[in-house]
Amino acid sequence: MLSPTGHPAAHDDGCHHGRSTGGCVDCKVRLISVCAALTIDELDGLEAISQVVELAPRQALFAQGEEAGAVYNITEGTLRLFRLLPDGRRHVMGFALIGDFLGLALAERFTVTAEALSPVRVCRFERAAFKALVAERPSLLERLHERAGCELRLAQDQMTLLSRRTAEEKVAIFLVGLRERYARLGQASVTLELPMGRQDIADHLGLTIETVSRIITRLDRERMILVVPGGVRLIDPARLERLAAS
Amino acid sequence: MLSPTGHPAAHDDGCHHGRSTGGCVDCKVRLISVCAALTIDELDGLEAISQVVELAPRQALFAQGEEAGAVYNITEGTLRLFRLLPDGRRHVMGFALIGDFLGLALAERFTVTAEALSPVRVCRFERAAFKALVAERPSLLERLHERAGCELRLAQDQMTLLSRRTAEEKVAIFLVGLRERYARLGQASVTLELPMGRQDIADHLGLTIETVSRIITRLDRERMILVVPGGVRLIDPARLERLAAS
DNA sequence: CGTGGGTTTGAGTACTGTCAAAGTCGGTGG
DNA sequence: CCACCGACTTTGACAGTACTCAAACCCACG
Repeated sequence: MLSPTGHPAAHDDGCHHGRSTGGCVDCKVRLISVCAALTIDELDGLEAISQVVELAPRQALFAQGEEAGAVYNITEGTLRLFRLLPDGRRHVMGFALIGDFLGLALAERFTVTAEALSPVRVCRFERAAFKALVAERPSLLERLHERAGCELRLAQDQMTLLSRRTAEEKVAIFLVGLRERYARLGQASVTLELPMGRQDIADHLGLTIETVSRIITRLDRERMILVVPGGVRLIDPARLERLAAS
Repeated sequence: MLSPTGHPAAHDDGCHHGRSTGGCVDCKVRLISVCAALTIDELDGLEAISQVVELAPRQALFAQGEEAGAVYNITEGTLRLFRLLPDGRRHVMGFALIGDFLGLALAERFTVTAEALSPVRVCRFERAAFKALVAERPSLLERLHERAGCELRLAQDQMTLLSRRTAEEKVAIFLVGLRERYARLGQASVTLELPMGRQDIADHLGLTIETVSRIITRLDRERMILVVPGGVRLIDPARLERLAAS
């Protein structure tokens, strides 16, 4: 899905006012995203400045340090958000799922790189236009701020996770947390898709890939999870949660 | 400075409109806090709903899980913000300095406990009244959101810090970071006050008190810092920064 | 001068990292 | 259809950093 320029492919969806399908109103993430703050009328304004962008796996949506020319709402797929440290180490700040909003802070520059892990589709909003829209719609800003509060909380939870927990606890918390996020999206299931690789998980939890692999193997041997292609099946969620809570 | 009830002492400062000193206009943190977003007139509205609260060291301003009845702006002193984990471990999320705003997210409940490390003075704003004020002043909400963006960034930096860095790097980053925060407040100095104890630093960095103590001793022996009562003197900031950057 | 909280130092242990090699899986091309 | 290749993952042996437990130390305070 690479565009000829090598940049993410952007499609102006064209039918802004004569739309029947594909518009914001029909958007499947509308009610779980910041857009839920808007009235049907306001969605028109949003749609007028939106573009659909598609990314193939491993393609970057934006990069750390780059000027933030736009904000994004994910409508399909999963991305990894990471920073590169001066010494070459990589820190995966988190994973962005369907419904997540990227660029909440409306800051000048991106502090992370966002890279697709699976085929991704996002709604792109040009930053200046989006800010203008926000300026005249306090309810949207409120909603953004509310979301930012959630983000902050997530970040703090992650800090707590990284601080003084054993490798086993970290992995358990990661799995349970991911399941909860999927559940909130209405995608509850015993089988947990893991679109990210072991190295991504390791860089997210502050562990090495070997340790992550060993722990996952151990959880499998102890019958808490079952490793399946592309993810894990949670065999004994209760025990996993007990591990995570300790 | 304990009130007879055992609760933080609150003084309605009384002279809302006939004020000459002590009002928001003269507030020494006005320009470094969210209040900088307000016009002189708007400060009147803010002042009308503000109370000064004073805390003695070790006294709590609010507690984790408690209903968030108010938001606060720190005008003096330092607090520690921490969470207690189910197993009794404590995670110090961070330290709030003069000018910091507590309750940015305007959430229903506090996610951390805030406890004074030194004599503290804060401006207390009843939450409902503050939200009402925010609702009619978009510039204030913008400012709050901007601050939230900073907070989020700080939290992410802390995540990066906690993830896969050696104990020595963690302590160096902590010291350098604290110095930068003081510097931004116009309190640059070679002597770094450390109102928090070793245990607080340990719980902040995800280390044990023994490790923190050993590292600080080592940095002292290697002539990067000099341990002094109540803090440290930075002897060789450049070398410390190199350690922190690695 | 004794007490208590906080800090420092010491000895031993264990968890997780490092280095190295083998294994798995999917895709490609002969 | 099968062999090969490469990326990723798993497993193993060993080492090192930070943790645990324990004791000494320091200083402010009564």
